[in-house]
Amino acid sequence: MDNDKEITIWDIAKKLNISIATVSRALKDDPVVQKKTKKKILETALEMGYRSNNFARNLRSKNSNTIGIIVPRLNSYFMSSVISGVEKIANAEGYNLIISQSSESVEHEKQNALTMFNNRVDGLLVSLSYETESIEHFEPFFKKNIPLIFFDRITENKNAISIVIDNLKAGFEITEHLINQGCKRIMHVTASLKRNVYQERLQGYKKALEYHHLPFHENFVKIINLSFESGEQVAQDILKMKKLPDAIFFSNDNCAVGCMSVLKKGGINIPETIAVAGFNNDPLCRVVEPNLTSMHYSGMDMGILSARNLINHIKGESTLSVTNSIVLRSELIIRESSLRLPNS
Amino acid sequence: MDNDKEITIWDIAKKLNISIATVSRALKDDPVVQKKTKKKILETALEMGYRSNNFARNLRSKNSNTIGIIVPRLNSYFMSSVISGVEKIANAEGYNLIISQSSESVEHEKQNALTMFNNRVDGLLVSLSYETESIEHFEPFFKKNIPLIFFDRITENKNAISIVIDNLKAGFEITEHLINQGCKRIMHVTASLKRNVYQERLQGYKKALEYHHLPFHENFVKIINLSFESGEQVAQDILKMKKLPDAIFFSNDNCAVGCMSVLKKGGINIPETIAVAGFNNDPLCRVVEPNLTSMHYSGMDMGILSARNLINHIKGESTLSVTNSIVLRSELIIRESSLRLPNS
DNA sequence: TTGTATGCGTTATCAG
DNA sequence: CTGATAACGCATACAA
Repeated sequence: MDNDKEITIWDIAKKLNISIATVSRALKDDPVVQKKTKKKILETALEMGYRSNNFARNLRSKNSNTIGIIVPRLNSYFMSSVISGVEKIANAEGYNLIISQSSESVEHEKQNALTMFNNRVDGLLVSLSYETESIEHFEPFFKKNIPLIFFDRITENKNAISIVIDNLKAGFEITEHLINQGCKRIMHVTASLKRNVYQERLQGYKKALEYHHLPFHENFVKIINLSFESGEQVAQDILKMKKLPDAIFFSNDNCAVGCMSVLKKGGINIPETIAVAGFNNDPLCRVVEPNLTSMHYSGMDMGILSARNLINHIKGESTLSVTNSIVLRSELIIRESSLRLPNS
Repeated sequence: MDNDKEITIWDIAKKLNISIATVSRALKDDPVVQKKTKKKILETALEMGYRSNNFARNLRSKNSNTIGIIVPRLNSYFMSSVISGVEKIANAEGYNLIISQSSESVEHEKQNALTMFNNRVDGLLVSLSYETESIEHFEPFFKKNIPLIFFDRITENKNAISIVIDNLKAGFEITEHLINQGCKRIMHVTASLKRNVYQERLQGYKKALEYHHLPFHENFVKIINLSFESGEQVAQDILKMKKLPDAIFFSNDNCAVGCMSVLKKGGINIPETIAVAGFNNDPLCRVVEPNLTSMHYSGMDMGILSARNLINHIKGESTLSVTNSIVLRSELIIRESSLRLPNS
């Protein structure tokens, strides 16, 4: 079965009585080779079932035609969308894609980065884990000038481009919206402040409170892992409070939904007693009752943009050595979970 | 910056005044080389910042240490779980993972398969698209004896292992459950019958009807793409029917949820007027109201099992040349959406 | 426009 | 136990 040897440019050269150089050139559509011979070569290549050997090619050309992406988790609608976007562009540009997840652990992230490096990806896309503080595990990429783009969960770095939304503004908008609905005791439930996205949303939250002359209470900010289950836990805690908050701004939808379900079971009316807002505009928002107010931004767009930029960099076609960060649009989607005033 | 040349076994051999052969052996922990020299080699390798060149290695050894996975879509909880499982095993075993999605299109699937083939994956995991009929685009893998495993959405093939659940039984169970709840006019909403999973669930549905002496109506089976939106559309259609069904069995949760939302807006009581059941036990089931009855099976387990089997095959360690298919456990999770009788 | 010759970094097969 | 050397398949500098 397996004795049909892999056929190489040698075989097709021999068959056609020409040199491997010509074959090699024809195969990569080098305009220098005659049309007639090129055609013949392509035909026999097909006919003999030739397939190029990427290893040999890469060994020679020293690039892998592969880009890598490291994400915290795959299992969110947002991340799936990002991946879809990246995949679309990568495919169109003839790049392979290697995906790995850090599962929110630095150790995994380090391991993943190393693997990517050893596999000699031509470029790397990264969204950081909760835990990550230092990014020295990406140092090898900087040293070798391998393009690296951080998206969504980024870190400030002069060597890498960042692709983000304006989280501060987003946090501000959500909080202000809740304030406009008459809420005065607004909790904020978010994740590790090591990550820009959570840090900045918190800043936005604070800014909005300040702007509207509302007091900031340290204990109104909860740092959790934003899972559905942790949302349920938050609800349990809230139900025990002597004086309830009148609104909660979550940094992700999944967690908000977990919380809502327990609150509802606990007899809390949403939004009348407690208004709720999430983040990411997961499809879940339209399923939970009441429908969840959330901040929308397109994972697909972020993926497309990240990939396109990365590839431009790889090809050296980019003028973006000056660019340092790209900010995507985000949009507040108001739904029933936060609507206390009918006409707003 | 980039002028720190990649260092090779030559460099470290030169530095230590030994041959590259010894270095190569030491690096792969060949017991034949002396402990002392091995230690020295490992040390200087580390110190000089050596990293092995996979291209050269693969070129020589003719295997890529990479496994591929082609899935219809990434954006479901189930698929994310599968990928997580696969990734876990692949990582542990030192394999790289290349992921691509067919987006339910044969053309994409063909393209993906070709890419995987050209990248010389050591093995391939596939869950087929809606459209796929022939699997001749996987022929190259069979010809070359590259291990190929179909999971979940499979096709009968003597060359490949299949990893599935018993969809017929599952379909039967769900339908019977609905019947036991007193439902007599049960619709079934599913996707392309080219796919085993949908074909067999339909068979299970029919069997259950037959077993319980209920008539089967052709027009009670809807073939759609199972998206949220198509679920909404189904609901529209149902609301227009002169005589409503009293239950609907969906082949996926997302679609069921889309349908439920429209039905509820249309004033239908669930489960009193129409009972609903889904499939996959997506986290969504616990969010929608009423909570959705569904068939649970573990994507994570399926991923782990698939990857483990594939790798066993790659390594030739498997006794599974006799095995042809592996069936995973599935379990009916009954929730309010289908519960008409309190005590059941 | 085409051919020759060489190197890319490893591993494996021989001899020592 | 170690060393020399031949592949692996391709791309390219240089020559023709």
